[in-house]
Amino acid sequence: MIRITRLTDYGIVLLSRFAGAEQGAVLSARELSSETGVPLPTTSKILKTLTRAGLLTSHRGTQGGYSLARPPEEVTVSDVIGALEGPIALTDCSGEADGTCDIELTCPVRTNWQRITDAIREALEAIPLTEMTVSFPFHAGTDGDPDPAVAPATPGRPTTGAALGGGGEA
Amino acid sequence: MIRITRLTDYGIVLLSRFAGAEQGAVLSARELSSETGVPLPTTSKILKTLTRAGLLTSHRGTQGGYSLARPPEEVTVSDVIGALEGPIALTDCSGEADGTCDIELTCPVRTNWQRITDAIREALEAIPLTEMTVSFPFHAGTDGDPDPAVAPATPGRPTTGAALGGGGEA
DNA sequence: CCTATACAGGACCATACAGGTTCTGTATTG
DNA sequence: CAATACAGAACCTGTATGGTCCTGTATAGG
Repeated sequence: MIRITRLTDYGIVLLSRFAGAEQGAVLSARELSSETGVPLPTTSKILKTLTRAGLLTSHRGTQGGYSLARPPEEVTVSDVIGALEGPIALTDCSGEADGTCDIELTCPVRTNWQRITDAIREALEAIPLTEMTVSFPFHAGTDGDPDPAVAPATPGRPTTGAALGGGGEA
Repeated sequence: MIRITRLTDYGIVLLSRFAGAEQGAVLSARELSSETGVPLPTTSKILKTLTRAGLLTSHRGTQGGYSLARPPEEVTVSDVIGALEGPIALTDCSGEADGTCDIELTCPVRTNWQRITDAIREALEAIPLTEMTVSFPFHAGTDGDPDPAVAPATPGRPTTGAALGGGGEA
């Protein structure tokens, strides 16, 4: 339902941990797992994938672990999604693959999906990791108040919302 | 991978058929199926769901079929997605459901996902059915040229792209 | 030199869900 | 009364996400 996979979600959480630590810090899979609550094997899998994608650098041996390959400001949400689940495409036909869709020839809405997809892609590319790290105070989770933590938050950087919403707020 | 389901894709194609026909036209599942290439049972299933969601009105008996419940300008892409696959939510925690995510309490990026999701939601709400109907000329599909039909299109209404991209284009 | 640590890279399994079909029922037209 | 067409539910199946495990290999430290 227009959703990212949980692996990606976890991936961003893990990476934001690096963004929160000091520049160049080396964190092991074990540490990250216990700190975030993500199961160790899964954590390991995600970190390995991110390393292969060039977002992290690995260090073997005792005292080994992972460190960011680039400064956190240069890693975007789009990068993480791309690394963990391939290129962003809302529909089969909005990616680079042609001919995947049966009705491609008679489809009147194809081009529009591509435009929408491109727009979302660009928007996600505009959100760096540092932007996701901003910790708002949030309620205890007993689903008491739906909004309070969401809407009024926006301390000083509405960048994230602005990138997508534009003047919208419709 | 941030994608909508094929059912939703088909749903929009089917609905755009109504938008193309004259106001209040009654089209049967059989007609729509043969015109769009979407298998009949699937077409039927989608139309039934859309009817239940209040987007279409059904007419039984001989000469029966479906007609739009609202003028096409008032039906948005977001409506269709909502009808066919529930509320838009990139992550478990960006919807209304709380407690679905194991690491919710320690998750530093939750609020941000909600902002991003809201933004995408609003963007999709801004795209009416009539906007998707605009038929661009497109190539024959033998995956010869990847772009030509895509980029230069944009005849006179960049509304779709503008709604999301804002001033970005980053 | 030897051992423990920690990443590398697979293979592997299980559950869930999307995609699609079929069947029975009901209403409307002629 | 018969044919058409929607209503709705049950059902099947292929795929892929989410997650585990196992075998290597490199590094640090005793």
